[in-house]
Amino acid sequence: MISTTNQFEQLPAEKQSRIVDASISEFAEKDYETASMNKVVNQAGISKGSLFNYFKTKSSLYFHIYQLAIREVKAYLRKVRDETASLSFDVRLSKIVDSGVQFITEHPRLAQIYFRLVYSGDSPNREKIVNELQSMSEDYLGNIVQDAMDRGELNQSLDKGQAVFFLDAVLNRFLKDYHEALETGNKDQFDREKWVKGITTFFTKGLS
Amino acid sequence: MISTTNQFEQLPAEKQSRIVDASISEFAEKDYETASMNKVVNQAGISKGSLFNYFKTKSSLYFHIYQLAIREVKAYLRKVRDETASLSFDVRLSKIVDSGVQFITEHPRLAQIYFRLVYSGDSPNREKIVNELQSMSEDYLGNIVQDAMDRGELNQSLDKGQAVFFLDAVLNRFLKDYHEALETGNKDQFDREKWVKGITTFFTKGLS
DNA sequence: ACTTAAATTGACCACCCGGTCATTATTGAA
DNA sequence: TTCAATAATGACCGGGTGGTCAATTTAAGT
Repeated sequence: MISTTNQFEQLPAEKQSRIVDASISEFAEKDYETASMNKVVNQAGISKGSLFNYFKTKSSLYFHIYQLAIREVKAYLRKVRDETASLSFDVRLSKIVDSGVQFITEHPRLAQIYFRLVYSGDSPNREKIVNELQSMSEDYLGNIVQDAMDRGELNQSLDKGQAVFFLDAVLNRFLKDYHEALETGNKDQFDREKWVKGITTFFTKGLS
Repeated sequence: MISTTNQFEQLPAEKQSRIVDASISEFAEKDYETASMNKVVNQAGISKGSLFNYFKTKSSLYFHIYQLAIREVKAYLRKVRDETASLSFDVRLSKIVDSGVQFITEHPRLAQIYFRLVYSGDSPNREKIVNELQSMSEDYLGNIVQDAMDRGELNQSLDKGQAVFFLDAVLNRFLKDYHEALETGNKDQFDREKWVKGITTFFTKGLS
């Protein structure tokens, strides 16, 4: 029993989820430094002392939430990778975009935490976490690029690292903009199909 | 005389630059909410009352610094656009990347403030500012894409908006990663020439 | 019902924040 | 040299922070 959260995990599920929910909201709304333990406590309807019994520090609560978010993201990625393993590169790509959009729609607060983390943020252990995410993405997109190269859908002499970088850059940016549009209520001006098509043809054919 | 900063602008240049320098450091190091006026004051070697005489509020100081950063960025962009107007798309693109790298090298703190602002941040007027930056970028890259289309270097039937989006996504991400590598001392593992080449061929030929 | 162990509480701590304003120091004209 | 106008100062304010801990409530065993 190394874990700090042991006591937390013994709690009734309902209480746990109240705390988790309040924490997600707070860390989605404000960045790490600005997020307030007092707000979490009030929102969750528990006392401050209790929260600090369950999580010794703010950063350990943050870490708990982060792990939870990553678990969720990974589940989505694994699902779409496995379900599309036999499909062509462009179809796979469009499915990936779709599943990203789906994740954002279903878990906007987790997406917010994710974007906060990678795109700025002074979250604790940021460097370690970002590296973890990066190697996860490299692994994930790397596989898909490799498959496409093996099948001759992508140039055999491609620099895989760079290809993954471009994919990652465009996908992340697209999803970030989509997420922001969702938050500000401008998502209707997003013609998703058009964008998915644009992205796939861009990657397969370039701009010329 | 509408300006809040009027009194500030009457100050001896040396004092002004001490204040500006301290402010840039502080806003580069911490995001808006976390940045401390007390730290600025101590670093600049002036009293708190004075700073609040020069700038009525924290946000007006931030705005001053932001404007200064944008002025600098614009100067770089204008320069490279004008100097490369007659060159081919791929050469122009590589020059743009180069000048971005140059800017980051010469003004790492301003670059930090820029990335903080666009990639997250709860800076005041963020939405307005980001829109301003976005339309600036659309304008800038839009011109370059249009030139290339006119010359037949890029597909005539290209969706210009999307093309600009892809350019913006990849360039920004590259520069952000480069900046982060600089900050963490890992910049030597960046083979700039290889990346510049990779980016230009990616945009002209795609991945296949 | 009584006792004891465990869980919960919120007042409290030291510290920091942005912003104010009476007081002091500096300046320049007469 | 005097005096009024202007500039600079830092103690102070209300409020918020992460974190603590003695006191209280709850639960369990007998």
